[in-house]
Amino acid sequence: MATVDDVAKAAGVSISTVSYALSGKRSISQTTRQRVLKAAAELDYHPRASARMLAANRSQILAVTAPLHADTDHSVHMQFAMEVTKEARSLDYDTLLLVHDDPMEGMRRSAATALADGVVVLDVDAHDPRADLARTMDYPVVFVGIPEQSEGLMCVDLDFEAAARLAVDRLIEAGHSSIGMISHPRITIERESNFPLRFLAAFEEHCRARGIAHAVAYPDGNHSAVGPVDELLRTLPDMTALVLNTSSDVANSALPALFAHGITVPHDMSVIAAGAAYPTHRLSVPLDRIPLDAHASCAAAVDLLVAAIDRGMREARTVLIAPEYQDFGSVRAPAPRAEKTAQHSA
Amino acid sequence: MATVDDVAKAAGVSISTVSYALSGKRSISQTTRQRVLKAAAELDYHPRASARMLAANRSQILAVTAPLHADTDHSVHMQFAMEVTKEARSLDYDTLLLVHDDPMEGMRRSAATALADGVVVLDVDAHDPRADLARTMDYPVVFVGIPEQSEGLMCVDLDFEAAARLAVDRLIEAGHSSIGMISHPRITIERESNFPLRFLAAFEEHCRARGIAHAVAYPDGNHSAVGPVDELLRTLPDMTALVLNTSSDVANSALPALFAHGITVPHDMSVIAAGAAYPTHRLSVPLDRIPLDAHASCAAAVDLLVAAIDRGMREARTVLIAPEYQDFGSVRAPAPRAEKTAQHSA
DNA sequence: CGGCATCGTCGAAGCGCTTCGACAGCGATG
DNA sequence: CATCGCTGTCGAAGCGCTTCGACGATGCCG
Repeated sequence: MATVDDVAKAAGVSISTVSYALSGKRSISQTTRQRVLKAAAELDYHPRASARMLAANRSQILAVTAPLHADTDHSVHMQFAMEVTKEARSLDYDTLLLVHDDPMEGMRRSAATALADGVVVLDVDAHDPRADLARTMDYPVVFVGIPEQSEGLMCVDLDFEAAARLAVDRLIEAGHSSIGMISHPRITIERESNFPLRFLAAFEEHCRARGIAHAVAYPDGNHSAVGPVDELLRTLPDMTALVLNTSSDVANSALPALFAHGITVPHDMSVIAAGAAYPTHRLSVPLDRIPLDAHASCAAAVDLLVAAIDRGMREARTVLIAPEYQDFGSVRAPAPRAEKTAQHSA
Repeated sequence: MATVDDVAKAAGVSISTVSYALSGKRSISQTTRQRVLKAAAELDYHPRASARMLAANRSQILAVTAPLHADTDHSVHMQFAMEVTKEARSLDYDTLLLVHDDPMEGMRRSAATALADGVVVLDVDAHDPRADLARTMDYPVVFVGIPEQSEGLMCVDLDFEAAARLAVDRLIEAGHSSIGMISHPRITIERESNFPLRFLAAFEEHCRARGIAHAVAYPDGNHSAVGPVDELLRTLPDMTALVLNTSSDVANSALPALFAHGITVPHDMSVIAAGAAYPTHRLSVPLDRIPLDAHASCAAAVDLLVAAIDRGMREARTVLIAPEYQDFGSVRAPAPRAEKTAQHSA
C-alpha cells in the first residue's frame, strides 16, 4: 500500500507536487509530472479513497435507492441500477445500493454521513415520500420518473406525451383512422407513477386533435389482454390499430388475444407498444415499440446529478427524454374492409 | 453538519470521550454516556463516513461484482444483489455495485483504494477469472457459487449433491422406482458453473446406490422441455417421476410437454424442480421444489465475508447450504400401471 | 492506612490526502 | 536595471475521526 509520501520520495518531490501532478489542478512541468507518474506506476500507487474523501470533502459515490415493492419488476430495476452504475463510472463515480426496507433511512444516512455525494431515486411513485424528503434535504437528488408533486425536484423521464403522439401519428401516417389503446390496470394508474396518466391523456387529446376515432380499455387484475381486446373490438368495431401502454404480461398476451378473434398482426391490425421497458420485438410477431429506455433515462439522470454535485447546478428541472420509434414491421396500412368473417369467439 | 468537537463541547467532555461513548470501545460512566448521547442527538450528529474510514482503516462497505452476461437472468441477479445488501446492512455494511464491463477492474480498484473492505462475487462461472484474481489479492473475497478451481477461496452455494439426493429420496419414499431427469443444455454444462455437473453426478450415483431406474436428458438450444421429455419417455418407458434441474424456460415448458403425451401432473407423473432460483409454484400445476435460495446463500456469504474482515477469519472454505424441500403437491404415489392408453404423440 | 489495581477521562498522535499561501526563479516589460 | 507577473514547487494546515498511552480518582487488599 503505497502512499503519496512514498511516491513523493521516489520521485524526489514534495507530496503536494505529487498531488498536483496526479490531479492536474495546478500546472506541473512535463519532466516532473513524468517522474511522478513513473514513480506512482512503479509503486502501484492508488490514492486511498477514504483519505481523498476526507480531504476533498467528496466521496465520488452516488447512492441508488430502489425500493423493492413486491410487485415491482426486478429485472427492469436491475437494468436501471446497472445503467446508473455504468454512467456513474464513466464520470468517475461509484454506486452504492440502498435497498433497505426503509428507503428514507438510506437517503438520510448517506446524506448525513456524507457517504454519497448524491442520490438517484428509482421506481418513483406518484406520491413518493422520497420526494418530500428530497425537498427538505439540501442534498443532490435526481428522480428517474416523475412524482405528482415535482416542484423543487430534479426529474428525468421518458416524454410519455410525445410518445403517445408519436404512436398516434405513425398510425395515422400508415392510414389508420380508428385506434384502440390498452392502458395499465386501474389500480396501477391510481397507485403508481403518473406516467400512465400522462400517456393516456396525450393519447386521447392527440386523437381528438387529429380527428381519429379512439377508445381506451384497462386490463383487470389478471394481467391479461383478453378482456381489453374484447372490449375494444366491441366499442370500436372498425378499429384497425392498437397502441399498448401497459405491463409486460398484458402486452405479451395481446397477440393471442387478437388471434382468438381471428385477427392477425400486422395484416388485420397494426400494433405499437409504447413506453415499454420490456422487449416486444422477440414476440411471435415482433411489435414496433417506443421503448422506455433505461440507458437514456439513467444516463441523463446521472449527468444531471453529477452536474449538481460538481458544478453546483441545483436548480429544479424536469428532463424529458425524446421518444424513439423502433420499427419491427407491426404497423401496416389497414387491410381493405369486408373479409372480417371467421370470428372465433374467445 | 455537527462534528465530534461540537458534541464534545456541548457535552462538556473531550472528543475521545465522545468517540468512546459512541463506540463503546472503552468503559464510560453511565452519566457521561447519557450526556454525550443527548448532545449528539440534539446536534443531529452523524460521524462523517470518510473520517471514520480514514481513521479506522475500514470503510464498512462491501463491493458486489455482478457481471451482466447477455444471457444472465437480470431478475435473479437483482434478487441476489438485494439479499447481499440486506444482510450487509444488518451487519452495518453498505454495498457498492461493481458492474462495469470489466469486473476485474472493479475488484482491483476497490481493493487498491480501500474503497470496500471486501467483495462478494456473484454469478460465478466454472472458469471464472475472478477466482484467480481473488487468489492473488490478499483481500477478502467470497464467491456465491463455486468455480471449478475453488482451492484457496471462500465459497458459498446450495449443496446440489444433497439436493439431488433429497429429490431422489423423496420420490422413492412416495413409491417411485423409475425416475427421469432433465438437466441443463450441454453447452451450459460445459461453459457455466459446475453446479449442474454436481447435481447430475449425485443424482445418478444416488439412483444407482438405491437401485432406481433412471435416465437423464439434456435440452438443446431452444430451451424447451419437449425434446428431453420425448427422449426420457423413450429411454425410460415406465418412468413415473421427473426431476428438473434446468433453466426456467425448460421447467416452464415441462408441464405442456408432458401433457402433449397425455401425461398430467401429479396424477400420471410426479415432478420436482430442484436447484431452481425461479418460482415453480405458480405454474398451472405448482411444482414441488428445492429452491436455490438467494437469501440463504447471500446471507451466508456476507456473514463469511464480514467474519473475514472483522475477525480475520480468512481460511479458505466452502459453505454448502442445506437444501430445503418445498411441498406443493406435485409428488404422489405412482398411478397403477395399465391405463396408459390415449397417447397423443407430439 | 499505604499500596495497588481499576475505572473513567483526557490529550495528542496519527490516518493519507487536498489545497492554500508563499516563494524562488525566470523572462518580459518599462 | 528595477519591476512585474508567470510558472513550478514546497510546506503546512487542515479534513474529522479513532486509538494509544497517561493519569487522577476510587475502592480494595493486607
